[in-house]
Amino acid sequence: VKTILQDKSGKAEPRTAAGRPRSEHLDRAILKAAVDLVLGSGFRALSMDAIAVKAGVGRMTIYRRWPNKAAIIMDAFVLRVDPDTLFFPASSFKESIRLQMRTMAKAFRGKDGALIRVLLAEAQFDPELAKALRERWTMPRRKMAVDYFRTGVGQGVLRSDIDLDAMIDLLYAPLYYRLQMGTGPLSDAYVDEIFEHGMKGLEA
Amino acid sequence: VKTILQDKSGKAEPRTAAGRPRSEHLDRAILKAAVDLVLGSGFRALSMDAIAVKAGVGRMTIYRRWPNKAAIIMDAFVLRVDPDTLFFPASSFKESIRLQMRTMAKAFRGKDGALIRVLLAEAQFDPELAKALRERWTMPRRKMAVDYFRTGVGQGVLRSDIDLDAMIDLLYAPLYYRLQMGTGPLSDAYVDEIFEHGMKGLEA
Amino acid sequence: VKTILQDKSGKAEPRTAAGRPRSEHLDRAILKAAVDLVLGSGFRALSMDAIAVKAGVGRMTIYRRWPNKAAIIMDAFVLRVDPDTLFFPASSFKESIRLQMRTMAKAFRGKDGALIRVLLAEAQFDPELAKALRERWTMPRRKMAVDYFRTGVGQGVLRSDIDLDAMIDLLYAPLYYRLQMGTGPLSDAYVDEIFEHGMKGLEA
Amino acid sequence: VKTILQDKSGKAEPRTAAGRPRSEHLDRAILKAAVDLVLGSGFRALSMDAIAVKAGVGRMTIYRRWPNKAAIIMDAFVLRVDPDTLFFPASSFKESIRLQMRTMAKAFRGKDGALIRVLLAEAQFDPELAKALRERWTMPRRKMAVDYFRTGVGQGVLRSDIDLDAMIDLLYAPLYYRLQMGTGPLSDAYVDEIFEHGMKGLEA
DNA sequence: CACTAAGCGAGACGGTACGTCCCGTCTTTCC
DNA sequence: GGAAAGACGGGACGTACCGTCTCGCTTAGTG
Repeated sequence: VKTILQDKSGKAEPRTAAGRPRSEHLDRAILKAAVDLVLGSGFRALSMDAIAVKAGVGRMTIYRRWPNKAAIIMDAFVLRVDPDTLFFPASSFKESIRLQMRTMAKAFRGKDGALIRVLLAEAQFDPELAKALRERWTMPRRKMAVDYFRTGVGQGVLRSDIDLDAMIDLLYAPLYYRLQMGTGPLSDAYVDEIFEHGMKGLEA
Repeated sequence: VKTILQDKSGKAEPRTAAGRPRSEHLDRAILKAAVDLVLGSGFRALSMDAIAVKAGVGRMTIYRRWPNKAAIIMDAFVLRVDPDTLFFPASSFKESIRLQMRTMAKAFRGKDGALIRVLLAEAQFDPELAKALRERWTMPRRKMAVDYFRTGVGQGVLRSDIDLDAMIDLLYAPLYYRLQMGTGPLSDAYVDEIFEHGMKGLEA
Repeated sequence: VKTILQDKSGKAEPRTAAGRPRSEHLDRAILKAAVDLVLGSGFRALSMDAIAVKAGVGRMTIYRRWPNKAAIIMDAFVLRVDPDTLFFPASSFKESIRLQMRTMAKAFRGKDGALIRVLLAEAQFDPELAKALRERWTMPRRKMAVDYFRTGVGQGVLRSDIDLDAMIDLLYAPLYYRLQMGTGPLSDAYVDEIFEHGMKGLEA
Repeated sequence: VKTILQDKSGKAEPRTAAGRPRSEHLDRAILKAAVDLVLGSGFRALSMDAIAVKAGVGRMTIYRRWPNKAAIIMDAFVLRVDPDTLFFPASSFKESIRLQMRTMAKAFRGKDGALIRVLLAEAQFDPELAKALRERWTMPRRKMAVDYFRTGVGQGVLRSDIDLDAMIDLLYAPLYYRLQMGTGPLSDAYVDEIFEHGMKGLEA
């Protein structure tokens, strides 16, 4: 999935081969229209045409920017969450993890949760989207977590004989599970339960 | 999702108004065709028409039995995994949990994994399917796990102050996570890592 | 241009490969809708979609029957004019030709004229349509005329040293010319003028 | 149809608002590209974009000069045939008509024929083009013919009781007919046949 | 044993969305 | 300030499936 917005992390202005740059304003209008429609009526009821009409835009203008609906939602999602900082300082190393888990759970309870559910689901059918989701959402966050957890190991707070990936999965996978399965609320109480007992196995 | 096959758990033979039973043979042909197509080309490439052609069946014959593609895969999936026993006896209570996790991981690595990925994804868009998946796959298994874990609590092997649902999530959510995210292999080594350290927080 | 209706000259009922026959009723609804639209707004303003909507029909239903708009008009046109008899008996051999020319001019002044203008024009761009127009309209009529003129030669009314095709062109081409060029009215007076002086060169 | 080139018969140089003349060179490049494309691939395959690319020109440059494709072909056509003289002197008044008809048939057999077929067809759908075609091609030629024929009447070679327009139609309509219908070759032999027998009715 | 009602294959049907193509206008940048 | 380049809103195209329907054929159980 190659889109304009993802390239913005680089320096170059998004330009067409020889002509003028694509309108930033239209990008936003389309993303907003798409997100509104998804949150309003669900991804299945979302059509390129509906996005185009709602954004006041020709269909080709959308196709020029994104290959399919999922890529639009992908960009919209990344745009929303990018500025997030991950691990805030807290009273202790451990507490800052709990805080981060709570922040994530809160996001999952809101619009971000709805979007990520759509993206995760769609990614099962679309390898390109799966790759994009991995590269632009999952892996960056995992990397930050791994780095943070590694400092915990260095500080002697976390055990050194556990695979860092497994550590992360142990704490965070339950949040994704509840997000998708709906077997129970993603409440702070739940987060705490997972955190408390999950950490037991990770502490030095 | 109301299908023929799921009713088979009941007593009544599925019959048409006039009393003639629907052909069991066709059910199987359709399910097989659908599963073959999903595993071969993915769910997105799957159309009712393709199933009908591959099964050598009229489209109406399918619609008479299932409301949509996902329901077919749902039935096929349940049919595959139904006979599974969950918690085998092992050298110890704990070990039988590890065994069960390994069995599940193994299934996730194979065709069952492919099917459940499809079902989980599709369920995000289809509340009916979500309900069916919960009722026919998720909850029965969770119930068995809860029951088993409760005996563990009774035996003093597991802590009594933890929510059983959270316990289950802690151990099993990571398997679902890797199944969908593909952040790493669902190997026995991974299962063991999750099991060992997850259990730390659960043991009495 | 291979259409259903043109095959009706044969005996076989128009059927699909293995299934049921296509609805005759829909054919008529589509043709009527198409003709109404052409006569109302012109051929350029005619879209497959407009025909479908006006006929209360899905677009595929049209594409299943005709390859393009022109073929529809072609069929509609042939259906209108088919029952026409060409050379009515009159007070004399010559007079029956004049009568026929007047009948044709009259048709050209009405809806048939509008349709044939469209078909002639479109045929310049579409070799298939050109072929169809030649085979289903032009040539059958020319053949009848040739046959009739030949009896005139036999009766000693028409000269025997003139190419029959040239004879026909001499009398009828002016009607087509005015139809398309609009350099003057296709009145009976005009027809008579062409007839009187054109015949001078043809009479024995 | 208001175009630059047609105005050139007038005095004023075509200038832009601010006083700089539009490039004559571009006009020719566009006309050439358009004609080449029409003769090469047919009018239907002709798009403004294709012309622009082939002429190495921006699309706006074309729209600044012509309102649509047909107007371009119209101008290109008129440019080709303008210098033609109509009625050459010959051994006799009659013979010079035959000569003129042969010249016209020859032109119809070549590129001019292809262009006029396109223009005639397109004019059926586009009243503006029809008007332009009438004013810039049909009527000027008819006027010259009428004038010439009138001298024939004055000389006592042609009958005085026939409408001059009908006379012209009688002789020339068949050429247009064959051009469009393709019912036979536009050979000199054909022209002679039409001429010989058509004239019978016109001679004094 | 013939009759009849259903299940069934086949596929036509109205409809929705797709992704592409072209139109005619507009905007930007360069010359 | 004209011109190339091409983005843009719009609209038609032809295709692919959807879920429903109707047609004859087959078949099984009843009268």
